[in-house]
Amino acid sequence: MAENISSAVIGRLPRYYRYLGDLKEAGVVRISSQELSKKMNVTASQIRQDFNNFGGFGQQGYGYNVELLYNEIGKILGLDKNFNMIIIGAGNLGQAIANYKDFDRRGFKLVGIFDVNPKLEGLSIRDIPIMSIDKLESFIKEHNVHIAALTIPKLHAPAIAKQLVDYGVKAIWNFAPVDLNLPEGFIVENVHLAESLMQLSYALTASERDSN
Amino acid sequence: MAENISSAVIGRLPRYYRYLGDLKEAGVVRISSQELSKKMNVTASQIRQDFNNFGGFGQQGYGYNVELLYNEIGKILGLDKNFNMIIIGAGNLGQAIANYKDFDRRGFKLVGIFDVNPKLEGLSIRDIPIMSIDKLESFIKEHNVHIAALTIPKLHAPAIAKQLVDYGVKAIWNFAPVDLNLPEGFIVENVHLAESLMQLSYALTASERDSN
DNA sequence: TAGATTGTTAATCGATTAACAATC
DNA sequence: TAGATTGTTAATCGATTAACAATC
Repeated sequence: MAENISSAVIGRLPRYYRYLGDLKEAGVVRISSQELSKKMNVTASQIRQDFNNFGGFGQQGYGYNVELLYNEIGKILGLDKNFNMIIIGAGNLGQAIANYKDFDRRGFKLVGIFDVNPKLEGLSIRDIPIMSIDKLESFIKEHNVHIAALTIPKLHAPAIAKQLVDYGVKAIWNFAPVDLNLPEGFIVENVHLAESLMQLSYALTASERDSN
Repeated sequence: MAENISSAVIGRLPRYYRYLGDLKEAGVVRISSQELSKKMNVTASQIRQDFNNFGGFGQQGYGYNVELLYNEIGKILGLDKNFNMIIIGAGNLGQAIANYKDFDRRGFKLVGIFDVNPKLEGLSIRDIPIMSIDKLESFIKEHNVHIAALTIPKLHAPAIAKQLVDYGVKAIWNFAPVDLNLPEGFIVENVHLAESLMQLSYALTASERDSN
C-alpha cells in the first residue's frame, strides 16, 4: 500500500494525529481539509496530498470523519501495535523517558532499563528494574525488544549501538550527540537536543542582527 | 550578510559544527568539501552551497581550514554569545536539562528553575535555585532572560508561554506536546519527543510490511 | 438536484546536484 | 606553472500549491 512515502510527509503525520486527537476529544465528528488547514497553519492542498499518499480517507462534499482519520493515521504510524522498549542509560534523561507514562499508553512498553553504574542495579523506575549492562545480551535475546532508547554519553554510544544491532534490537531511539553509522537499513531516530538549542540560538542571533 | 537562509540549511549547521569540532579535536587542519562529504554522507556540492550562503570560508585548491570554519559556523549559530536561560517545570525532563553541563559550556547559562510545586521551592540543581512560579514575572524583569525551556505538561503550556512572551523572554524551547501559537515572529523551537517516537514507530511498521 | 469538498493532475516553487570557470 | 578545489551558475529533482473534474 504505502511504499516510499517521503520523510516530509511522515514527519507531518504525528502532528495531524495530535490535532485529530484533540478534535476527537472535543467531540468534533467531521472536518474539511480547509478547516483543518486553518487550525494547523498549513495549506488544505498539502493536507489532501498527504492523506492521499495512503489512499483517500475522505468523502467528496463531506470532508473527513475525525475519528476514522485519527485511527487510520494511528495505524499508519504503527500506534495500534505494541513495541517492547528498553532504555540504555539511567541518567537524568533516561529516567525522564522512563517516567513518561504516555509512551506506554501509545503501545511503547518499557520492559527494561540498563546502566553501567553497578550502584543503580536493583533499583527500579515504575516497577521496571534497572539492570547491569552485562545482562543486555541475554535480556534482549530472551525478550522481544523492538526499540532501544540510547541515553548514554557520546563516547560509548556507537559501540553500544553496534551491540544492540547484533543482539537483535530492531530500532534505536538515539539521544547521544553522535551519528551511529549502523548497517544500511537499520532504523535510527535521532533526538539531538544540543542541535535543537543551536537552531534556537541561530534564530535569536539572526533576529538581533535584523533589528540593528 | 545572512538574510533569509532556508531552514533546511540552518538545520544542517549544527551537524557540520559537530563534525568540525571532532576534526579539530583530532588535530585535522584542513579538509576539502569532498572529504567532509564522505564522512558526513552528504554531497560535496551541498556542503559548498551551504557554506556559501554565508560567504565562502574556503580557498580554491586548498579546501577549508577546519578551525576557522568551526569558529565561523559557531558565530553564525550564535555560540560565541551568552544567553541566559530558565527552565519552567522541574519534573524529570526539566531536571535532565538542568543537569546538562554542556549547554552552559556553549554559552547557554542556566539562571533559574521554576515549578508550580511549592515543595520544590528552596531546592536547587547545580546551585541553581528552584523557585515558585509566582516569582516568574519579577525574576524575568530583573534578570535578562533570553531563553525559557518549557518542560511542563501540555495543559498549562500555552498560558505560561503567553506570560513568558509578555514578561520579555526572547525565545521558548518548547518540550510540551502542543503548538504554542505565539505572536508572529516570536522564536519557538519545538522538541516533540512523542512525535519523534512515532516516526520511529512508522519506520518499524513500514519495515515489517516490506518484509512480508 | 445543487452545493460542497475530495482526489488528482498540472503548475510552481524551492532545494539539491552537477558542471565548470575562477583562482589559490 | 600544473593541480586541486572552491565559488557559482545551470540543470535536475522533489515538494508544495493551485486548479478542477469527479462525486458524495
